[in-house]
Amino acid sequence: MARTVDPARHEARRLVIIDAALTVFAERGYDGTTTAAICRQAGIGSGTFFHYFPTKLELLLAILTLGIQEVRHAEARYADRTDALGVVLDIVRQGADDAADPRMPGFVRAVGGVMHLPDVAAKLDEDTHAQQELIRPWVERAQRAGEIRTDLTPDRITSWLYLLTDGFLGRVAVDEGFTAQGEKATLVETARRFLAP
Amino acid sequence: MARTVDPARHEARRLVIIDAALTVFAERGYDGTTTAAICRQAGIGSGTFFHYFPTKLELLLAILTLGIQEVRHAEARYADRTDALGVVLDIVRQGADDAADPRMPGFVRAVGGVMHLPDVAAKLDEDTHAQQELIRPWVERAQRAGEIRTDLTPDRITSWLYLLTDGFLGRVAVDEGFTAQGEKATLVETARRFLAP
DNA sequence: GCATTAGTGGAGTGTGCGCTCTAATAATTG
DNA sequence: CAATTATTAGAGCGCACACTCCACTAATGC
Repeated sequence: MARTVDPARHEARRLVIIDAALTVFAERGYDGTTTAAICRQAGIGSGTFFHYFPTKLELLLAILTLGIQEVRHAEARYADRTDALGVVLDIVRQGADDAADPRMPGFVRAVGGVMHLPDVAAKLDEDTHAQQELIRPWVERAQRAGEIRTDLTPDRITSWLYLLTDGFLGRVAVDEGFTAQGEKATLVETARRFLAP
Repeated sequence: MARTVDPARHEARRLVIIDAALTVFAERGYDGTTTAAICRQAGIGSGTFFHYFPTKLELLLAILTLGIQEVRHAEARYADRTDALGVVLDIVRQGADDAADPRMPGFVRAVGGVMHLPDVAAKLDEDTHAQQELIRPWVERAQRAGEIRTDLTPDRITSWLYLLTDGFLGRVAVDEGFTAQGEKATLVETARRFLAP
């Protein structure tokens, strides 16, 4: 009997579909995207599509899951740092870099548009949590070191930093003259002003 | 022959439908909202619905148009002020107040989810324009008065102020512990820090 | 009163799309 | 080679839902 031919090939195919979906979702929104369009973009038939993902929604969730994993991997990147404020600002900088992928803003809007689906809401919650776990310890450390203001709790500061990066993302999505690379420096400077004691 | 019975009644009915739609859109997203659900919420039949609005999309656009008109009316409110920075911060404050309507964040996400429709994109452009025309003159005045920083152009400062209010709105939508009223003061304070020379 | 038309409801229709089903092919094992 | 199963494509099904249609009522003008 023949079993899984090549797990790597399977995974690669999965990623091709995910990448295609990311593109189309960003362009047309979630409901505006037909599974047929994803198949066309990925160069596959609908049979193949549903062989890899049971539903269109599961595909969206798979994309979100991938994002969460990326955030979790990022933790290791800062493990040996000692300059807490520097790490916080680097994470903010990373947010600006993420916004540079031209598909990102559209995709974020697309996800927002179906946030009322419980599964999507849950995944986004998980994402928020992962991001908070990434940044909060560094905020606390920076506070103890006296590098940043202490009149707000670490949780609120974290929320406000996400407010900045999320707003940044949204602005890039909407505003012609507002580019991720061009405004990155201002983002970091604004975060610095916000954090100042 | 009998002509329009009561224009006011007609307009009122229209507003009832608009209000119902705002509620349902915010809860379920645009595509997740059926015209039947709007009718149920508004207490009307589908015949009545399509008597007032030719399509579901036109209804959404009507809501956006209403918002634009509100922004335009706001201009008069500040006409006789002389403290430019104060006006700018008041406009920011107004943004926080708008976010206090519990339906607002959901509605904004819903609109974002269908931003790929050309008509929606056009209306949002118009909205952005209206808001810029509201705030930009005051930013310029504040710069000339030396009340705020001058290292960024008025356009960029305006964009960044919207980044703050939009991000604020998004945060209220997502974050349990982040309430419009509770964080309003921090929003104004953050705007002040951003604007400081 | 009659004529006319705005306003209203709801049954029904047509379409678009997510997903299923079938059938064929490729890959693997023994 | 045969046997088995993963993989692929695409035709088509069923359903949900935006919108149409028709019948009726209410209001107004004459």
